Amino acid sequence: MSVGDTEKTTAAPSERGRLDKRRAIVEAALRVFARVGYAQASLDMIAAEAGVAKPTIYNHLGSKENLFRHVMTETAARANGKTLEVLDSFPNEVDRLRPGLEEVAHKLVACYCDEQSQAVRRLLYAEAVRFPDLFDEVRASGPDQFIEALAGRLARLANAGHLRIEDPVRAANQFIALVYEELPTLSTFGSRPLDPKEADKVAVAGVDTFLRAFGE
Amino acid sequence: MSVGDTEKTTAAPSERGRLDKRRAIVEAALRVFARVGYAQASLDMIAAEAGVAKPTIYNHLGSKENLFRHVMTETAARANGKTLEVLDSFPNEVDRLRPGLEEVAHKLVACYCDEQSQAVRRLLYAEAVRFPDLFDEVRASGPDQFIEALAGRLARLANAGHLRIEDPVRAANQFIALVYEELPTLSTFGSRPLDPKEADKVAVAGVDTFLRAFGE
DNA sequence: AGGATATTGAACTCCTCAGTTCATTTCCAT
DNA sequence: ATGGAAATGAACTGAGGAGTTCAATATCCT
Repeated sequence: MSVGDTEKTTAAPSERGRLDKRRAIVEAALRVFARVGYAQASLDMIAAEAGVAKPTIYNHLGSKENLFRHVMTETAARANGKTLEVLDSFPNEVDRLRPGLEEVAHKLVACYCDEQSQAVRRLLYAEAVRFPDLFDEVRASGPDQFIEALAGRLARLANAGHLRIEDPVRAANQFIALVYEELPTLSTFGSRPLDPKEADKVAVAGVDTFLRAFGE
Repeated sequence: MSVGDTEKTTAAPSERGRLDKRRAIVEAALRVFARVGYAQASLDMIAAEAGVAKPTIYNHLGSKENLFRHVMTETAARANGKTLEVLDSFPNEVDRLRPGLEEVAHKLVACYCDEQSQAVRRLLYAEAVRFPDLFDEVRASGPDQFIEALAGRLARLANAGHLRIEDPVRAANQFIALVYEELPTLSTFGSRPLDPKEADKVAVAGVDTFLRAFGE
């Protein structure tokens, strides 16, 4: 949908909202949730961070659980959208294959390391026990779609004889596994800021290995 | 024959003695933490699950936080040890290279999918904000050591001319990235049981891609 | 058996926090 | 300026849970 525009996002039952308090609340909530986690975040904290009174939160978003759901789905949708957009620069020309893939890898790493993206991912994993449906929803609308789209791009290149790929979906998964490499599993998982320069080196090496396996 | 032959807990017989209560507590705590998460787990739950009175937990382990730390470090040490042992079956003979790597991959996937291993990993990520030191400790004693050991094995093979590897540590990271593939990042992260058969197929494909890139 | 030690259950204290209420104040449109 | 919707702050309720106390009881060792 529209990105970065003055919108209410969901069809709020009542347009009662002086200024964009609602947006301030959601943004502040994301920061607080990211900082201390769901259970440790109190509505007083969030109200203070948003510069808003506690009842205002309830006026707009009903409950802590509802607030969390909105924060997660809205932030995830934005992050997923940006990640999907990366594929717009996917290389179609064979002579630009390696630099093109490297550019894609670079952008993907940037999306991955984005502060909000990391925050929402960490919270999603952390609260997967409490909100399993949220996890599924975000995954279906994000990574699953992305893998499909990437597989399509790879298949086109393979079909044109530029890559040796039998199973495009598997190759797509392996591509992102190589590019992200140990970012998700072995890193501090967003609790510590990632060094984008280091991550970029890993990504370029991942593209190299991918091309060694599937290239030409 | 005391009154109330049907005791409260199903598994634990009324071993009123000071048997290995401590072990029972730690094991029960892992189950409860894994089931509902740290914040949602109450000491009453854990006491009931362990078939033990609440003060007994405090006698042995002091506080909820301390209990969690013990559960995590003990369980992680066990899981990490098993994972390291996998490298004992790492192939040295070149004629058994592919099946040897596949066997290693298979065992690694099995370690990864182990119930306790998944539980401790999920909890570690979930509570990384509250217990960052725990995260670092387990990582240093587990994955970091494992990558180093695997890199050494790969370097030996490369040195003998059986693999074309420039950076063994990077190759090691890419090996496990390919073998685990989307298990960690895109899966439900242990909130849902993983199908080992499906995971095995992914692992074999990962070995295949690894050998396409580095083989001969 | 008998003393030392561990365990138990139950009640209790103290604290945090979600969610609510309400009287008061601020903001905007007309 | 004024009426009305929205926002505020402060106080309150109620639930849930950590951690403690203690007298009664069970187990172990000798």
